[in-house]
Amino acid sequence: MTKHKDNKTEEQILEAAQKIFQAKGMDGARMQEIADKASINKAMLHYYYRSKQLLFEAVFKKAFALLAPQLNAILNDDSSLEDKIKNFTHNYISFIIKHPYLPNFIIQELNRNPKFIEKIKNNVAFPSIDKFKLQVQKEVKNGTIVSISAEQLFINILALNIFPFVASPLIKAFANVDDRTYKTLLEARKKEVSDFIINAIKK
Amino acid sequence: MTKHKDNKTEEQILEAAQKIFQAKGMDGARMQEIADKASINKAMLHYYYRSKQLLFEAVFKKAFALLAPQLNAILNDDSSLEDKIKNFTHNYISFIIKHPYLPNFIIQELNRNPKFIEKIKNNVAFPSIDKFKLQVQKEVKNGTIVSISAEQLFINILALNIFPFVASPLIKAFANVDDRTYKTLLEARKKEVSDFIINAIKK
DNA sequence: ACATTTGTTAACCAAACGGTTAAACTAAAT
DNA sequence: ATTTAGTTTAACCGTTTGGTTAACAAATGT
Repeated sequence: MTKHKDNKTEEQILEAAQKIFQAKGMDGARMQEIADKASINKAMLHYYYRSKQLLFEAVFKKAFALLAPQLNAILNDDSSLEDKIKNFTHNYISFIIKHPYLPNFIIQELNRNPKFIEKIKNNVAFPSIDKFKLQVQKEVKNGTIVSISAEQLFINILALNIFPFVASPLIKAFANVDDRTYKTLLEARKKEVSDFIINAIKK
Repeated sequence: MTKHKDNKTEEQILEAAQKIFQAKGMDGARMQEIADKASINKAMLHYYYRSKQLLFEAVFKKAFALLAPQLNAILNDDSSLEDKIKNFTHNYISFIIKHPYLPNFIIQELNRNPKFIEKIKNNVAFPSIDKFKLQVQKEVKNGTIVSISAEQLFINILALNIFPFVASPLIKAFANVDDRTYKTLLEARKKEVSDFIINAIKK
């Protein structure tokens, strides 16, 4: 990607930056802390990524490129709506359990700078809702599901899948569950959520 | 609350701090910026609130105290489950449309410092899930709703109501809707969400 | 009227910050 | 062996940051 021949250090930096940025956000992260975590001199961060902003953007793009294809599964897959919902919720929740910081990081930083999404659109494969829309409209017309707009259904699917990871401290406090119990709850959601959605839209 | 007699300045500071903290978070906010927005000298911030941390905590507690009673409506109200869900989604979405920064701010900062919730529990009236749990269990036993745990239902209700406000930049991008259309979608959710939930749990 | 407390200001401070520099090191190319 | 280009380091720099200070103004109490 750049003029550099040996990208070992470059990758070390990106990995460390990922951890720090995802834990503390752009504003809370410190270049020195990233350098420490990568076990290299702070000047190297600037040597490879020029500025904090550019390093951050590299991390963000990588994270987004990991998340976007997941959403593509619900928007552009060829299977039936019911199968889609089942597969998506199961796969997505499994995926996020492995990357629990990801959705919160992306949502947080997009809220901090909403214009940032434009920059991403040009760099990362960006799914469109069009195909999903046709599918939902068809099923509504056929009478196999209740009347609902594709956008609302899409929001509901995302909400039920993502929110428990984004708001975990809040939910833990209100639902009065400890970390271990919460993990069990999340595991159960792989099935619970698809049942819930399918029940909600089935006639 | 404190030794200060004239609380006009104190309130001006809190209002300004609220706006800045909710827009930029603890790490992104600058004391000088808060002072500017409050049209007062920066030293006054420290005179009234001693430190950035304490000013932030005052803002956070105030925000949390605004949100908590809303959740209390679903956890401790006496009405039937169906009425509760209808009323809550309608009232909650109306409430958040007026305070769109609130849920994101609270979720954000709780993720930044999860231990913070303990401090809050001692200061703000904190609803418990117990009553709601009994109600759900009873309705499951009676066969009026499908088998679902109170915790999962609670998470689902929160997710469907709150997520669209927290993740709006992400949803707008993927669902390909502009700001005005999104507002319309949110308005429609006052009814859409309760229909969706009730459909999902009805037998 | 005067003294004391409370409120406000501009100037200041040390620490932390992102970023730069210049010199040293490494290793392949000539 | 010497040049050359890429890599790494410690020391440094200007700015910004949260926070302090000391002098001053406005109330308040006696």
